[in-house]
Amino acid sequence: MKSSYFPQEIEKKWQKIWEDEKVFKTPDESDKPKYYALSMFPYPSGKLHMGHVRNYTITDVIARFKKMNGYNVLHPMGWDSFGLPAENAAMKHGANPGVWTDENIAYMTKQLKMLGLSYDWDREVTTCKPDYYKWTQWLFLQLYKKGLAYKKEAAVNWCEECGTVLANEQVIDGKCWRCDHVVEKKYLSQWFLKITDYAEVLLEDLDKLTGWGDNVKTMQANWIGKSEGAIFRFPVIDCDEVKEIPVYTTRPDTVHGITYLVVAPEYKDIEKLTTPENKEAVEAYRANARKMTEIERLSTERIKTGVPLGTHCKNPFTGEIFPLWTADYALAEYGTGAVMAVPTHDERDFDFAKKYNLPMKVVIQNPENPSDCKNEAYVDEGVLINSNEFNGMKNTEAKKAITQKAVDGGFGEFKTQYRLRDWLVSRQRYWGAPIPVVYCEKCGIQPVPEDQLPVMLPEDVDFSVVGKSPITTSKTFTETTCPICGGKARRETDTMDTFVCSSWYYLRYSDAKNDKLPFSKDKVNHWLPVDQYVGGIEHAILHLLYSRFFTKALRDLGLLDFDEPFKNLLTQGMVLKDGSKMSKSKGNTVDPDEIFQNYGADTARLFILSDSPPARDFDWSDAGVEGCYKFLNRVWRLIASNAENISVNVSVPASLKKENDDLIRLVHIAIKGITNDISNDFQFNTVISKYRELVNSIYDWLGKKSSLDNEDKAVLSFAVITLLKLMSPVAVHLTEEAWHELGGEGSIHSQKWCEWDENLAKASSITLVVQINGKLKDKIDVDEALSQDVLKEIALNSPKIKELTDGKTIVKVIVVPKKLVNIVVK
RNA sequence: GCCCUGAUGGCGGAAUCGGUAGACGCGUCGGACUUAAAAUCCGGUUGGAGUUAAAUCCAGUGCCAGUUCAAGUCUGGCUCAGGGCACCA
Repeated sequence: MKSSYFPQEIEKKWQKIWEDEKVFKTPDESDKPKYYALSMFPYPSGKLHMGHVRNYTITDVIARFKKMNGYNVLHPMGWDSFGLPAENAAMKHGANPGVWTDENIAYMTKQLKMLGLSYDWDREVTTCKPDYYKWTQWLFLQLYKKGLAYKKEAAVNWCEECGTVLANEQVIDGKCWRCDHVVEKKYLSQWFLKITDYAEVLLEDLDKLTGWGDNVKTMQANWIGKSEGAIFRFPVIDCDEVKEIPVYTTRPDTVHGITYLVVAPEYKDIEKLTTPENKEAVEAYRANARKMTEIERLSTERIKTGVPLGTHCKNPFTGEIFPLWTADYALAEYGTGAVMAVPTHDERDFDFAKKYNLPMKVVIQNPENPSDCKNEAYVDEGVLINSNEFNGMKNTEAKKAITQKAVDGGFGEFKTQYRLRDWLVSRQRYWGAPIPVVYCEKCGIQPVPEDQLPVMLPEDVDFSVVGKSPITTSKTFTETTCPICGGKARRETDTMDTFVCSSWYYLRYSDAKNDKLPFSKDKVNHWLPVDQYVGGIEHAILHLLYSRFFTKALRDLGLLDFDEPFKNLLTQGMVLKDGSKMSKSKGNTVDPDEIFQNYGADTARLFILSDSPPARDFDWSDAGVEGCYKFLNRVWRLIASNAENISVNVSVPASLKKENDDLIRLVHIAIKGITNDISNDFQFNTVISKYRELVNSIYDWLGKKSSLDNEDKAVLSFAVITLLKLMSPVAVHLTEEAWHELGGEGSIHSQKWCEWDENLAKASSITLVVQINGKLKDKIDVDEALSQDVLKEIALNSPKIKELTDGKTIVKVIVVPKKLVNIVVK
């Protein structure tokens, strides 16, 4: 064994051997229980960044740990390879996006292999390849047939910079998630997936996800945004065309306090509800609302504005007549697009009524400040007043009673409302899976027959066009025939949102080469759900919600038999440098290639796991890398300079010298601690500190020996071999090299994980802590078998304790066996 | 405004059930080896008081209360930071 550690040399060597011998291939058939470990697959942007390194290292260590613990582990990798950057690069260089993408995949694959990740590359999936997107299209058609994919004209989010529409989930603070450009509203006919059909079950099943963090679950719950309330229909008294206006409210208890009603400027019947005298003002107001960006419109800071329509409604509960207004604080897309206004018990209505001097009527009594809603709305609980037969009722009860009255009277019903909207999946871009439908003048929208899939992306496109999707420039693509009548037809030129492709890739890994189906039911049911999913928190809503929806929809289509895709989710923290996120614009990025070259992959892996628990942000420091490199050198030296005294196949005698027994105990403590730390939330940072403790202990032990007898050699061998196995999931190359140098057979990564003996996984004696009034006063080494009474005597007789308790009254003595004695004195 | 997460030395962080606060590392200080440096090894490192040095004592886990023999850990009330949602009726 070489006396110095040359990571670059040994890493290359073992990566080749592992690949040649297919050490990490996962058989479908096995006697072992299955375990599916998955990292969120990357977009092939060009190079790995440290966030990738962290993500994949975490999952890799989990996969290796489970493999050594007797599981048949599925640990695949693939590429989320459709999307705008490839298309933009193509436009810039005039090349096909596929070429750019392939080059990036090739480079990043090389990097992943340099990191020593244990992937089964035979299962690789690439979403932009026809053998994958064929099945994305096929799944789209299944959803279409079930009525879960549909086309409609709607106000949609448009990003001018990207030249395409966006899903609601892709609009962050009114801006495009990718380019930060301000998003506009446009009326367009677009394809949607009916995720709203699953709103309730997506929300309910969050409770089943015990292996997910609360943060992600609450974010999803907030996004789904369930609220319970009522629909009330208000008769319009002075309009011939519109008989009634339905409103949604969560406060049916305040219905007797309505003093006006607001409809959104985009409300469908607004023109009919406007009297001729008000027409000009209403038109002007609506025109202005259209001009505003989403950000301006939704700002809560803005002073509320509105104009009256001139028409009136009647309150079926009171008979009172109140005016109709339009105001942009009412949203067309939520509820019915109309709001009943109760200024006394809603802050927004209050502000509006104040500004326009609209009347107010208190109907819920504030128990602390009766009848006063002069300065602000009272929105909390109370008792009803001015509400006819409901007076005196608690408002929480009145909600139900009042809605029931509306139901009985035929002018309302109970209603559950969700914030979640259907998922807009069409994109006006080239580099995506083509939506497999055609438009026939005679037969209308027709799905492409399944035996004609995939609808291939055309090659004869002009990427230099501006203002429209490059795909529209291909004549061979757009001009087609109708599958029903054979007549002239036009092909859909929109492609699918890349999030559609990534909503099912984890299913494809179970059966990646299937050319008859996206996956066989048997295989997908065997491997799924994913036992451990690891990725960034930025997908808390987007990818994770879409994937849950897909799984449920595919289950209802009979394609699989489970209802949640990811059993356990680990959202790793960001990789920071100098306290802020690594980014090119800040110039604080660290290139993984450089770390591999200077220190080797094992150092990179060790460091990225060492300083913070996986869920927390991780601050990259050059000194920290250096420290990990030094540690690996220290481990190498330990083995290299004692190699002749260490052998793989040595058994430790039952009876040992004291110092040897102590070391054996420390090894068992390490096995137990490390195994538990990995099992509990993957606390790799403490795992690594335990590696260091064990190495320090072995060095200390060696330092006390001038020569080694056979017992010593056996003990040293046990300690070092155990250390190697414990470190093998992290320092994958170093441990493999050392394992073989010491005579190990096969790969260390195929060895069984170490077991500990509970009797040995503790020190031979224990330290008894003696407290007086809960404060530490003395420590005494004692035998662990001693009874409580004896421990009490020992504590009370300690010279130090005697001195401190002298002249004081001992009120009470608390003895915690094997641990502590607390003496309470006055 | 609502929701989630968090707050422990100079720094990252550790601490099964409430039971020795600060494991391990980084940084730093001192020492050994060396002509010298690097590398390596050994030791100190929460603050304050104390001492030639030690012993020792006091305070201490964001703040204020509480429960308990005992609180970083449990309860109540705050403060601050990060993240999510937000004119959603």
